[in-house]
Amino acid sequence: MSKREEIIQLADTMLRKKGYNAFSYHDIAREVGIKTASIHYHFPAKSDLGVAIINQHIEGLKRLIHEHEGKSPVKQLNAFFSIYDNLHKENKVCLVGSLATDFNTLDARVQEKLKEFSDLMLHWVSGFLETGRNEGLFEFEEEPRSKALMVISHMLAIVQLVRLTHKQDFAMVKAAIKKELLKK
Amino acid sequence: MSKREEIIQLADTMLRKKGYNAFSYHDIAREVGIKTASIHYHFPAKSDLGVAIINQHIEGLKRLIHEHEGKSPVKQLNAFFSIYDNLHKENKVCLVGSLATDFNTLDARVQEKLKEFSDLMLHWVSGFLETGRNEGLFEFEEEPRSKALMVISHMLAIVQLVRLTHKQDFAMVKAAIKKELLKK
DNA sequence: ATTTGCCTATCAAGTAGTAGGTATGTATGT
DNA sequence: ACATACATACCTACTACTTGATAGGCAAAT
Repeated sequence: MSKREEIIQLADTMLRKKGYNAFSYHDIAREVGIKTASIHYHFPAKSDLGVAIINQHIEGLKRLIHEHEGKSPVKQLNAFFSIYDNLHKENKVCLVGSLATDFNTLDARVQEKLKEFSDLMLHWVSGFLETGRNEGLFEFEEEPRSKALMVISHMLAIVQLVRLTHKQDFAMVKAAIKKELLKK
Repeated sequence: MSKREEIIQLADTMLRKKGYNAFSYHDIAREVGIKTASIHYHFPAKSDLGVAIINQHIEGLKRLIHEHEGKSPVKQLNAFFSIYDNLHKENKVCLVGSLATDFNTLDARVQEKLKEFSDLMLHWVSGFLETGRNEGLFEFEEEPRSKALMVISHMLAIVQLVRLTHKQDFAMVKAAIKKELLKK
């Protein structure tokens, strides 16, 4: 892994463990083993690093979506949940949840990138929810977009909340959402 | 309102608009019209201010709970929603959502206080959900605590997410949760 | 020979927090 | 009534440190 990739990787971890305004170039430099000025070489401003982190998430999500194209909506739903499984295992929160709190302090470019990511996520989930309902696999009354928003927000919140309650609450909420969607 | 109250009020607003690590004593001092040293007089460390903010929320919530003691679970549910209505109107996020992101950067005292607040909230909501179900007003299959966790996390998330999507999504999610609980 | 990827050294601004001073109460003992 | 003593609520001035960011150098790879 190149230093550039290492920086993004570590910044992403710190972002989702501590928040955007709680990690510095110094923190990253220390762990990667270079100087802060070298990070500025790769990412002139912190916003550039922020955009790079989100871009990596967009690419990752696009890859996941592409891998599951044409597959069963149930499999796609499981793939969606697996994202949060991984987050939860590593005690991270999701990108959107992390940046939403600090949203008003972010540079416009970062805000726009984040919207791009959440739109992509929302579009994907809406899509397989709708297909799944048409195929008689899922059951819900709302518009697909609304239901997608609800499912996403639920997962977004629970990875945050379990920091305050109990680890097992995560599995419980996940199971409840799944059961409700599939309940017929 | 005393300067002390003004400080807490303003810090609370900034906390929920920008996040814990994005406001400083200087920011508060400028707006309240005193010097940072005077804020340190009232709150020696930022953690003390953090604890004071959460304490104010605990007191406010206790008052709300007490006001609705013995009232219909439906009224209590509406009271719960009204908390988030107000947040949403002012473009704030909820206290727990705001601090959950930065949770790992917080002093242990602040972390414990926040847990105290979320426990209180969870206990209240669990209570009126259970009562409401016993009275045949609500319908849900999960344990009351689990359902409470789900309802709370849903509202927590949506006030964050609407910063990225559309204002009207808030009302939509609120209506959907209500409809589902009352759906018989 | 130029680009790449790092370095040293430095900056201005901002961070929480401290030391010590001052004016204004507000009790209390004589 | 009056001095003593202490508390309140602010101030100026400062420290030690962190923040993101810049300028300029240097060695290795292309």
